Parts: sequence; structure tokens; C-alpha cells
Amino acid sequence: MDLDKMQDAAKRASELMKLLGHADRLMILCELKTGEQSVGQLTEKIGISQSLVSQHLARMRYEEVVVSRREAQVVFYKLNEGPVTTLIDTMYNLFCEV
Amino acid sequence: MDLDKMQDAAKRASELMKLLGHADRLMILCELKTGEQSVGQLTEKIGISQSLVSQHLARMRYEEVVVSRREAQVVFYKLNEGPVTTLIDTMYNLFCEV
DNA sequence: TTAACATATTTTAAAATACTTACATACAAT
DNA sequence: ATTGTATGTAAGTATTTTAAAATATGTTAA
Repeated sequence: MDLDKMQDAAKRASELMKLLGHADRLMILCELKTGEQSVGQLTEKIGISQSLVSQHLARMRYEEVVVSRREAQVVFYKLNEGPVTTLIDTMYNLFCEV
Repeated sequence: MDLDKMQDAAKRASELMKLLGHADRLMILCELKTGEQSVGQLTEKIGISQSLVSQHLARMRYEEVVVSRREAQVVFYKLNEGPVTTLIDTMYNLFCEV
């Protein structure tokens, strides 16, 4: 693998890492591991403002780490299958088990 | 697992993610996967200033992600076994293979 | 239509991080 | 001793990220 490809991969990987480099976002993702949840539920469980939860979700939606679905007033979020799910699982094993 | 422990784990995990959330640092770590290397070698291969390499290494040293050893003028760095090595491997599979 | 609720977006100030430059230290060789 | 080479550290500036507040949108129910 040559330097250019390497740097490209590093760039993409680091973007994802930045996304995971925030305790609240990790909390949200961990919650979503147990299945789909509404913004309200997440806000309640994690204990930060609705606005912040929404901002975090917007960013993760943009990076396609989560997907949303509306049902009447409430919006449900869930994990999008992909590299993130693998990483979340790895991290869960490293930091939440043992 | 209760909220407090969860948040504590999220905090620690996010610190590590922040560390990995930088393309140059990922490059350094990937290089070190192949074994011990000097600051000079890393600087050469990655193509950023020596000062920056040194600053990145200092931070990773502080977080015990790498360890160093001096031999005359040159300082060699290598990966420190731990959660990082697992993550690096996971990321390598996700972004550098395929 | 209006009120009430759930969520999203925008704006802004503060905090954190990164980059550059310059200088300092450590060791080797002359 | 002095010079050269490798690395580290510090200071200043630039850039990015975060958090909070205010406001907007979409939806239901009265």
C-alpha cells in the first residue's frame, strides 16, 4: 500500500474517530446498540439538552453512522450497519466489559 | 451497567478516540505496526515536520499508547500493548484492507 | 385556527486543538 | 571546546469543535 492510499485511508478513518471522540456521542451510540430510540428517550437517558442531542445526531446522520425515521411527532434513530458498528462493538468490549 | 459507570467508560474511550482522530497520528501508529522506528524515520515516511511528529509522539507517549527508548542521539518508538493495538488492528482491517 | 409538543437548525462565544517558528537539550565526532 | 545531528519543548497564532440560547419546523389535538 503506497503513501497516498495510506493517507487517504488515514483521513477517512480519522474522520470516523473524531466522530467517536466525544463522550456524549459514544453514549448515544451505546444506547442505540440496544435498538431504535427516540430523541426524547436519548435526551432523557443521557442527561444533556435536547438541542445538544439533536446536534450530535445531525452530525452522525450526516456521516451516515445513524439513520432516522419519523413517526408522528417523534423521530427514531438507529445505528446504520457499517464500519462504526464493528468499532462500537470493539470499544464496548474494551471499555465496558471486564 | 449504570449511567455513572457508563459515562466514565465513555469518557475514557472518547479520550482514546480523540487521540486516534488525527490522520497523522494514525499514520504514525500504522507505521509502528511494522515495528520500532526512530523519529527521523517516521518524519521521513509521513512527510510532516519533525516538530509535529515529535509533538504527536509526546502526546501518545503521555497517554501510554507508545513507548520510547533512546540509543545515542536517536529515539525509537514502538506501540505499547493495550486497547490501542486492538483498535488499530480493527481499523486497519476496516480501512486498509479490502 | 390555535395551542402544545417533539425535534431541528442557526448563531455565537468560549474552549480545545493544531500548526509554525524559534529555541533548547542531548549526544557524537572532530 | 566546538560543531553537527537528532529530538524535544514553548510561545504565538490559526483553526476547529463545543455548548448554549434563541428560533424554526413539523405534527397532533382541541
